[in-house]
Amino acid sequence: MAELKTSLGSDPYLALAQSYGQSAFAYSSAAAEPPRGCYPGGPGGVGLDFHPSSNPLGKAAESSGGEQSGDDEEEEEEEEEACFEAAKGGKLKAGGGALGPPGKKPKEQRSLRLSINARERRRMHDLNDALDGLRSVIPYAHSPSVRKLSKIATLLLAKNYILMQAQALEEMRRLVAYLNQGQSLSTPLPAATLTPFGQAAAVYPFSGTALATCPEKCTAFSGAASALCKHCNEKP
DNA sequence: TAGGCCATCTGGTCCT
DNA sequence: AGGACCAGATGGCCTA
Repeated sequence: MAELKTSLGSDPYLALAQSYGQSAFAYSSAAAEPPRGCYPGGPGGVGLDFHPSSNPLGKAAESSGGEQSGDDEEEEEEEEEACFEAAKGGKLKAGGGALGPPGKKPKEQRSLRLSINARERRRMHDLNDALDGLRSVIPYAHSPSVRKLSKIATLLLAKNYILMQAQALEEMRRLVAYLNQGQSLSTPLPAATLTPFGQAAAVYPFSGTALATCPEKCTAFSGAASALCKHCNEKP
């Protein structure tokens, strides 16, 4: 674990993640960010009526498998059309390139371009769904009064959370091994027991009691309790 | 108003 | 050939 600490200590993203996590708690805007642009309900007013399934992986398979119904495809094409027109009118950026490969009729080129755009949009929606799923399992303040974690903050917090869990697991294994040897907990603890965040942690970090508070546990494991755990912010 | 974050479009590349 | 993936560009919304 020493090498883990070392690698984390030199990781520029660690501090960034922690600052992100803390700033996430500082946000106080009323609700989650509304969709924007041509995303459903966005200010562009061009709702795509995208209905993601609850399983990102399944949906990804569906996307790649081309299982979309004809109606949905048509609907999406219409919305794509709307976005395209908006882009042409300068309301949205549509890039500067040609609409499709050369050697095809302009209408075919455009049709191809539209289908590529729709595919890419679906792909990004799948990615966002997966990120939402990740947010739902990361311990942070899931509350309507707290702004949704940004993509980068989600990824960085997830990374730290995984490291934290791995550390906790390692501590538990050590504890089990220790107890199996029939040794007392009062024995001086190994000095090399460090959390990924560089704090010294006991083999059993909660002062020998199973009634440790959440902030106590979180602080012992991460050193960033309030930034990572919603329970740390809950009123008793 | 600047900066952060985001959705979208687009062309290129790689893979099946 | 078609689809997935990626990165650059652009413009909109929101917050400090």
